[in-house]
Amino acid sequence: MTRAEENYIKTIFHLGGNQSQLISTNAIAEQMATKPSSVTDMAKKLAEKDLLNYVRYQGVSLTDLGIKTALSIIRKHRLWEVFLVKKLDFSWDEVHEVAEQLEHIKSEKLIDKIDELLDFPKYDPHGDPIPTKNGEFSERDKQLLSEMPIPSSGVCVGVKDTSAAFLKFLDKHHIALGHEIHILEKEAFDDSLRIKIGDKELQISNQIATNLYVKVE
Amino acid sequence: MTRAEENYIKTIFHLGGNQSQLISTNAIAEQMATKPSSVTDMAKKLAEKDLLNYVRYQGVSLTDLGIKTALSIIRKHRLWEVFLVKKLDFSWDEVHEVAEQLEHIKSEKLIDKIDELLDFPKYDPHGDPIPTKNGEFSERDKQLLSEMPIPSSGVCVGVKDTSAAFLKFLDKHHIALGHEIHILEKEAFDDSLRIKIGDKELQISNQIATNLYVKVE
DNA sequence: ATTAAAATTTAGACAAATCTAAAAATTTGT
DNA sequence: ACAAATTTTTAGATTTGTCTAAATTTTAAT
Repeated sequence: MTRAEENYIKTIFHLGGNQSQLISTNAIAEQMATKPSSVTDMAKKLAEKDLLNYVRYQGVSLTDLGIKTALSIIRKHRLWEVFLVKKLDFSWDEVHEVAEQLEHIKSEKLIDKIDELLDFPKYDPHGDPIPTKNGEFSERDKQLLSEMPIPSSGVCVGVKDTSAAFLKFLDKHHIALGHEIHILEKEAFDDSLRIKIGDKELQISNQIATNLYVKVE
Repeated sequence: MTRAEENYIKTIFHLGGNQSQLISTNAIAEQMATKPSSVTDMAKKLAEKDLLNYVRYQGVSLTDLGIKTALSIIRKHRLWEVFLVKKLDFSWDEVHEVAEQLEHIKSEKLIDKIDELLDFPKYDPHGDPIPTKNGEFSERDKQLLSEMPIPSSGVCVGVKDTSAAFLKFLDKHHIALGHEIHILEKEAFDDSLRIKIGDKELQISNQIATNLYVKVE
């Protein structure tokens, strides 16, 4: 597969082309900063290769093979992002551009070894789940507040530390199961988070954030 | 710079295009498994960009800018090779193909961080020197026997461990300054080496190999 | 020194990926 | 339902990097 083909597949996946819903050429063109006519050309080519279903004038959706391909690319992208942050001290906002390049490196052994080196992470630095080698997404029903993307939001669904002291703290700040939490900013110095619950903003330490589970969407 | 352009520059460097000697289009075509006419086309393009000097019917040589560019690519290639071997347990014969891809990743920060992660290595897994960020080759006058490519040969020029016990060992096996050593094979299990001195073969441990300096060429 | 052989360049073509402009199909508004 | 607006496709052109075949230049041989 060429780099251009891979980028199309990835974009279509992100636009929802995996849900057997048809994605318009216009939407793809806009997302990729290209022209609809270019998308049409590529759509035909990728349909020919059985990577997507193309219905003239309607749009495209990924085939099973297309979804598998997309997941493989996304897996690589996100693993490289983790690598850049954890091993090379990149900040979370610097990684995307480089990962866009690294995701196209062709070597199954390489990405599996990177995965191993990172101890098989489940989320990338933005909190997005990393597909497994078999193309399955890691469970996403709960994740630590400290692992969430910034900015983002989620609903509080549990705690890791169940000590009275911790729960009392939560009570005091009106944090409870079912409450929606907006993560606004992370302080680079100590990883403390500025969050918003209801219409109140507060600053919580990393120790708190690593003990609170939230669920996204 | 495109990937194709970078590959031409790198190949011309390896063919000796840095020594202001003209490299023939034929030689380049053969090395790159392409046609001389393609090389001519690219030569014009790269000369236009001031990366090489092109004399019709004579050949090409790299300009200062071309040499700088070549060294940057070679630096990336060799650093990635070290990374693959030291951090991801690739064997020395598996790294080339992947490094061919990784050398084209565009991010100065990335390669500098990789360099740092590896503690600024001077040689790649094949024993070839890694150019510095400023485009200088590391000194190559001596290197540990354990850092030599396999197979290869060099002349014994020094020892690191100067203990009597070690020197006695060397004497016993007729290893002395000035003797040529052929490295034949490395045992993956314990990194011991099978070497040949004169017309005698022997097996030496990694501990010996990490204490013997040899000079190549 | 002339000619034969080899190397190199030119000219023209092609595939990939893109574009513009025009044509066709679909959607929307009343 | 039908015209207008929007979306999508087609047709033809462009750029990059490559090729083949023919023409040109250089090198080698006698």
